[in-house]
Amino acid sequence: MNTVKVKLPDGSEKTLKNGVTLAEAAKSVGNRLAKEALAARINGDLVDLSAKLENDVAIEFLTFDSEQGREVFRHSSSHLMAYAVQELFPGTKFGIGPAIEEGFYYDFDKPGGFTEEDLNAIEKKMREIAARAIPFRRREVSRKEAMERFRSLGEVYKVELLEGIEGDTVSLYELGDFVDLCRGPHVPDSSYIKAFKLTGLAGAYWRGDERNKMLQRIYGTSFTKEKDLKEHLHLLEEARKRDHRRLGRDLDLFSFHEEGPGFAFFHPKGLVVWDALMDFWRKEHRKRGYVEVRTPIILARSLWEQSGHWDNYRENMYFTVIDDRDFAIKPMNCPGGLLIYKTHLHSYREFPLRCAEVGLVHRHEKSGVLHGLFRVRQFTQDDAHIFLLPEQIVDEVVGIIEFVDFMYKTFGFSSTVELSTKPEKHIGSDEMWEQATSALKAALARVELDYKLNEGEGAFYGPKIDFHIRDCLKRTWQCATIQLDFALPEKFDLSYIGSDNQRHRPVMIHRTLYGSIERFLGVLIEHYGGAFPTWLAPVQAILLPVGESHRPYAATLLERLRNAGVRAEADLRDDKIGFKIREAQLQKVPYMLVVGDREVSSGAVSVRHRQRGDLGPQQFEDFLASLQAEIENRTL
RNA sequence: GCUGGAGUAGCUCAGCCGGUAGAGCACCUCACUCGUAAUGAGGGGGUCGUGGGUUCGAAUCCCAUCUCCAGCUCCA
Repeated sequence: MNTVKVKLPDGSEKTLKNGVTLAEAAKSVGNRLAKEALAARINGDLVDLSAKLENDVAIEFLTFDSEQGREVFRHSSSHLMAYAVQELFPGTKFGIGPAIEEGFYYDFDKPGGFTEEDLNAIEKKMREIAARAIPFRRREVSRKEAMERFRSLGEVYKVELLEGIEGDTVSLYELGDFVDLCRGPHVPDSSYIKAFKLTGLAGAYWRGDERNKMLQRIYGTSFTKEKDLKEHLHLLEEARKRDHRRLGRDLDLFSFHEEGPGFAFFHPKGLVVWDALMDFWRKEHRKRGYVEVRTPIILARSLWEQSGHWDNYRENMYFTVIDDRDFAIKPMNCPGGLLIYKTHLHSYREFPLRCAEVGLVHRHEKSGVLHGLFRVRQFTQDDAHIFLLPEQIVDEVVGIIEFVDFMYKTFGFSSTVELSTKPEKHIGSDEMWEQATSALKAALARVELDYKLNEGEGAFYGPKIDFHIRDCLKRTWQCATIQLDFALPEKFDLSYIGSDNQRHRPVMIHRTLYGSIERFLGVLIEHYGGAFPTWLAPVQAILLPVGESHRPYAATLLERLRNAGVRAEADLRDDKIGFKIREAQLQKVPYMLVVGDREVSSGAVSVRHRQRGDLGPQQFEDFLASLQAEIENRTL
């Protein structure tokens, strides 16, 4: 055959000469595509543009606009960086260098590590290499040959990778003198990589295992256009301004101190938001038939031995001794809740028994993982333990998922869902795990939620469904969780009386909605950039008298606002109105109420909204009514 | 916990090679009585994270330690 037929994503077909490269094929489609294509997908497989066409195929060209196109581009960028490192620092050993969501990285083993200056030098070298338009060449060799080659170069990490690869042939990619074990594909040559920046330097364990040697990881990001790179860096800068640790201080919400690493101190304004969150939470729980309990923070060691925490969670727990007896500070609320359950004989008629607990727990997290309110050593869980019959599980889990969904919608959050299964360290039989996991899957299927499966990531007592929310820097944080537990009821010998008048073992669900109030508050701060919706705002309205003579009027309105349940303040200082507005704006107060002669004489307020600006005068009663409605409706 | 970086006034930061600490904002006082993002003047405030060491002398050099930041590992 002298020709091949290619089918394009838009359905059109083209007939091309047999043996043309994909780059040439792209050109036949259009100049623009030829310029923007980075790689291609043929019949579903990713290939280089230098690949030749020898059969009739369906082609999809990948550009930077697609996720896979970006991945190829960034992956090639990491090779470019590795080449620069090889040139500048001979003897450096190479780990892996993949593309990641916002860029790429490469792990290196270089004695002494890299410095910031090294990074600049590497970046400079990369520009040099990029300008030379060096082609990426693919070569397929036998696994054995590749092994010998990397072994002779002393590339121990590559050899280790090869040992783990199935199959007889592997592909190598050459970029100038830099050869890497790599599946590909890559962009045609180094000149494609125009706009890039090395963004970070950090240690990373080989293969992500802390028992392995720590390598030096260099992070970078790259784009096809300089403009996009600039925009990306600008967005990062903007995101940093939303950092809850910064806003927490600027808005006077909370603080951390050397005297209590990982323990948050909540300031008056932070506590107002906290209370608003919890008022909402309690109201919604009462509607759904929950009761609430509170259990002690310090409980005897024997309880934790019984629950399995002693064996499975000890390294995260704090201990103390009281009257020569060993106690533990609770890392979870469940064992205490179980003691309450056991104070009565329960009937199946009570089920599902929904028992909530806003519990303060302590966990000894490794020092390096602490992170503002997102990762602390003391936090408050909006926990609940639900006791129920096995046949009630799916309905109950569906109900909780809908509850989570309702709560998150109120805040304007979207979340992603993950299902985690049996971990290595666990209690309970395989059969229990199987039963519990399939129940969770059934519930997810019923609500038609897409989820990610995390094998072996469950809690030690049961599988779980987690809800993750993204922070300002796109890191995701687990908030809500639903955990099924057949094991603890067993360990604590829980029972209920069934309709047959016999004792039976109940099933237990652990669940949280906010997860940790501390974390959730942190996520909220970033989500709103500190500008809380009015129902959550520490100060909902502030009165700003223009001059001294308007203070009595402001004081009267302040009282009326407060009597109406509004969190209001008045700025009665001797300052210009512009100054007071600036301060209120910086504190992100939703409503600023300017009062001067005009307002005093007409019973009005001049309303300024923090985002919408000057809204003009309104009768005070009208303003109050609309403010109350906004708070009542939890308007975003 | 590990790798790298950083700790100077409430905040942001300056202080080169060692000579005994400074700015802006904030705070306090006074004057101004003001109409939608900063009125002016004056003043107070730091044992330079902590503990050792080197030195005639340490914010500065060395060691240890604590905390924070980025990442890894781990997790709500």
